[in-house]
Amino acid sequence: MLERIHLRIIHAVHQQGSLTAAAKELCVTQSALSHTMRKLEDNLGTAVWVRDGRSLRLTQAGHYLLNIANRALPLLSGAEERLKQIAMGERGTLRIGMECHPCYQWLLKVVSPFLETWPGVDVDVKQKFQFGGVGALLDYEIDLLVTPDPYFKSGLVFEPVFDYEQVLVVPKDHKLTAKKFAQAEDLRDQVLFTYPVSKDRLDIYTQFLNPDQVIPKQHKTVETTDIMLQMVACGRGVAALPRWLAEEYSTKLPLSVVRLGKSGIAKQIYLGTREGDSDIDYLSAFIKMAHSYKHPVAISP
Amino acid sequence: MLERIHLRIIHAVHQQGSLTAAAKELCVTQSALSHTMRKLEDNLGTAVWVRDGRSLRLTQAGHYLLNIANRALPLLSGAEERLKQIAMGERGTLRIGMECHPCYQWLLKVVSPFLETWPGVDVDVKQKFQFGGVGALLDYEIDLLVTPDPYFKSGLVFEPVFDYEQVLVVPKDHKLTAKKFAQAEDLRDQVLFTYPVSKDRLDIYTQFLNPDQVIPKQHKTVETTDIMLQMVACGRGVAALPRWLAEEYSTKLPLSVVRLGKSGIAKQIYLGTREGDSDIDYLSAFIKMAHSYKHPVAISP
DNA sequence: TTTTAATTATGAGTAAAATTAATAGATTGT
DNA sequence: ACAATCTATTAATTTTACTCATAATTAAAA
Repeated sequence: MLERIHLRIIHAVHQQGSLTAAAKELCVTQSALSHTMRKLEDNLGTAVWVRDGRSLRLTQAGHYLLNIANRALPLLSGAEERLKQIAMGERGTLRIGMECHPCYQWLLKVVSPFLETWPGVDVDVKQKFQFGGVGALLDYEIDLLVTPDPYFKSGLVFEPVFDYEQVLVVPKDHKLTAKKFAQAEDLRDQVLFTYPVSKDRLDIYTQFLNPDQVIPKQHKTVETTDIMLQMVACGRGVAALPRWLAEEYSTKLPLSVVRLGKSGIAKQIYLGTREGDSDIDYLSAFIKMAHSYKHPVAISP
Repeated sequence: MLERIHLRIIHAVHQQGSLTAAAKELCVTQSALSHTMRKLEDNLGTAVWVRDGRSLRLTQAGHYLLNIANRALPLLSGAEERLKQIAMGERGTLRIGMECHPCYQWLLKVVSPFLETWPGVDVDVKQKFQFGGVGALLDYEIDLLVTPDPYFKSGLVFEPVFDYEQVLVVPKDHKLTAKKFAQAEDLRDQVLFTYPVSKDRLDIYTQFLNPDQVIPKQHKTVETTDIMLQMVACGRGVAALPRWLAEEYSTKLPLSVVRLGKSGIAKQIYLGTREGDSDIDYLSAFIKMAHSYKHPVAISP
């Protein structure tokens, strides 16, 4: 088996130019090194060094291994370095899972000051989960879940970070802008844009269209918010998004916002964590910072 | 120390989902695995797995290590695979060193049929050497040296592959085309293009200009043959190159060729190898193929 | 609940492997 | 030719890893 020590030997002997010097660098006796080198060559079935008098040089196989060493050794020592930091609590990765497409914009606003405050902590955002966000949290694939659907389960903690209203976004000159609020019927002749997720996870269906058994003229999915709103702005259809997000975009694009139903659709965003992680300082810090980035206005009267 | 076995364990336990299953995969007892895992965590100072009942899941540190494992393990097993092939003589890399800039074009013609004939052998071409081509050969950095300057030394073998004439390349309508051959004086008012190497390795200087103590109007260096001859073709200067190379280009560009001195400059290209490598089959095969790609015409009368 | 099957953890003994010390052999430069 | 320096080898020692036997824990079945 090709072990780490073998790569270190190949590297050290090449760099130092001699077995004796390499032995010093590796903190073993010259004898030990000689033994190990011989055994390595025996196991590989190939010469790794050419013994020309008292100088050692790499063979072709040796050069190949040196190349492997130069790639693998930094990987390993880097890992050790980092693990040491993790062990001392100096460093970690905050792995955030997102189950709320439009929240991405909000998340970015929280992440950037967080990275400044916690220089030793990396942030990683994931959006796809084989067994859902809660599964990812339980399986230690992520450390924090951003979701509109808290799923209370022992071992997990959910807390709301902000309330918002889900509204209909339409072009500025759209006929619905005349109404105080939209009704399900109003979408029967409209093209609806949503993110590409199943319908039972879209509030526009579960809380608005389905109760009145209305199906829009057409349903198209778009990956990104930018493109979606570009499409809406130029009259290709309508979309359902958080009010704060729609209002942010309406300064750049000719968009209007219409309430969904007489009393509006109220939503909350929750942050979920594992119970056992409550002692991770940077995790609690992130949640605290997230609270301070609440978007104003839940449902205004 | 983070060893290969640790990465294999992390990988296996994650994939199999249990310690016992992983032990089977790694061909050790469950006990051995348990001991090793514990020792690893002790050494790292961090938990790698979360023991939740009888299921093991990776911690954050564990996930990080899994990532390292996924990068490092293929590197190592790939290396072993290849070393095995090298040991059985099924595979190798022919590392060719070039000390003859224009020969690159010739080399390409030899390499391509070689790669077809020897599918298990890779070819690598290097052009820069800290201690010259001969040093690189002796240091096992390369296995074959292509050079116009054989440097006979014990342990090395040089053999000529082809003769050629070094000629002056000028624009098609150049005044020198009228002459049977160029004299050093003729270059006094010319711009000379060469590859960027020291003057004592340029035949145009050592064998042509220096004897008559002539310095051209200007001396510019160019990396590639293509650009150099483009420059010559549009009247920016002249260059000294092998006749076969110049004639190849003169079908595409408006170029002419003029002999250097009354009797021309005769050159040979040699292939150098280490004496001890004479038993490497693909190396001798390459040299044999190289002979069959001789360029015609040394110095024609 | 008790039982059963399966999984992980632990302790002690054993086998294997790596390391060392001592020394011989080889090479280089003065 | 000699001293200095390097590598190789042998035998003894230490260290390490592994296994066996068994305990402890967990999850599901009776």
